[in-house]
Amino acid sequence: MLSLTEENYLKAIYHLSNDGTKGVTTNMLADQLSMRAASVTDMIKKLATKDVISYEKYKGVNITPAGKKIALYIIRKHRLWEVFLVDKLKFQWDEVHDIAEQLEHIKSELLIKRLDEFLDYPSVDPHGDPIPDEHGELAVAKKLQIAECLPGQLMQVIAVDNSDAQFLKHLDRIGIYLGAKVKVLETVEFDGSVEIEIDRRPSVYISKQTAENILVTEK
Amino acid sequence: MLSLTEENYLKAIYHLSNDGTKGVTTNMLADQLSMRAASVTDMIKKLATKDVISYEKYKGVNITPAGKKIALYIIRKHRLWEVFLVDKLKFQWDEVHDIAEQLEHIKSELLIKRLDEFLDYPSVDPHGDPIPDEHGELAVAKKLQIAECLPGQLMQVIAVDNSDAQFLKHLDRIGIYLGAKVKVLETVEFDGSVEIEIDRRPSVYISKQTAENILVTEK
DNA sequence: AAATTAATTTAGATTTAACTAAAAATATTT
DNA sequence: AAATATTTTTAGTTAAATCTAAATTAATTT
Repeated sequence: MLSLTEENYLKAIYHLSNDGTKGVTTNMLADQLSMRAASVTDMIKKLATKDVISYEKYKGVNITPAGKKIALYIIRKHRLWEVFLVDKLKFQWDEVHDIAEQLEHIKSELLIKRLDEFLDYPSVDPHGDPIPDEHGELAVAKKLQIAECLPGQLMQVIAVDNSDAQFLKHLDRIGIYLGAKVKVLETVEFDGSVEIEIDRRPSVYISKQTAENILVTEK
Repeated sequence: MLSLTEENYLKAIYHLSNDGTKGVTTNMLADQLSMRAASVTDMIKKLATKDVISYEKYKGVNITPAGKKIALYIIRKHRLWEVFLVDKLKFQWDEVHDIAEQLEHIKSELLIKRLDEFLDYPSVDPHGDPIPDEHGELAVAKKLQIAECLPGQLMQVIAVDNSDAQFLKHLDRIGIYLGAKVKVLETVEFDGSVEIEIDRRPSVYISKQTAENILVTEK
């Protein structure tokens, strides 16, 4: 059983690992947790003895499968509580983080099972981030091109399939960025262009070619 | 701002104070908290410097008005969470204590405001204990004689109005004690006697005189 | 490749909240 | 009221989680 502090370190390690980095450094963690490097060194030694991370002096840490499972359960709890706060208690999505940071450490498996049921098994939190399931599995978001979406669907931009500077500049101009919420309004039969609404602003048309190069996932 | 540990001490002091004791002793607290007396001495010194209790060596402690307000707010949070767990998450009333012990320490005034609203401003928790209001006021339970109750009401014994040994012995024999749950079934017109059910056991009749001397409150 | 800079670890200190053992104060019994 | 027992406090330790300062290792520059 991990202490609250250990849980927070593990969560930070998980998040940093997922940002592409393999081998999370002491300084990255110190930074993320607003703590001194020396304190981090102490704690990662402790976490390593608990087999939730692997650690080699001066080489940074990597999360183990056991550690990942624990981290994902904490994230599951965090995101379920965020859904509760927004859906049931009428908080704004940007007000809930600090409260969920506290609630995620409450210990009771039954509580989380019942909360999940009460919220009708949500698959994403209010920020659009996926909620790991009971077994610590993250549903892999199905990637779709905007061109493939059905009218009416609310999607979130997760990637682009083209790194051409002209293309990226175009996206920027129409207001599309990673994480933007896009509602598909209509597909034009004639030329395959698509009418979309970005972040609830007035709708715009994008060409078929553009719509094929923006990857989204169900929100 | 009190630490989680300090909050737990303060709550224990509040509860012990309310059991009639004025001057909560070190050993009572050690007992209640499953802690050694020496540890308690350390902590009460600390709480005294924070002006939430008053303390004189070897004389025990008393809660201050400031301390009482904080204790009541913790109790408010505890009881609101219990209502949430039972009413919304379908827990049994006897399963919720440990979880509420954790939830009561979550820090966010807005959260508790919203939770209160979501639960439709309950006045008692699932054990029938009153929930302090935002200002730390406990609704004073209205005392009634059993003789005055309407049939169907579920009440809880809070006092007796007679300290005659014979009377108390009679109460003991029929199974009435402070805290007992009493359901009033019927009042007999003829002689004013009352049929009641005590703690869900088979019903008994008590005389008008007995019914006038047992004070209960709405459960 | 030597020198310099940056990152990391070690060593030792601090704070919080616990503990044990011994001393001191208070309460109870004879 | 002395003796005994109980309660409470003091003194000194321990463990967790932090810190600073110094030492060590790794990375970068010249």
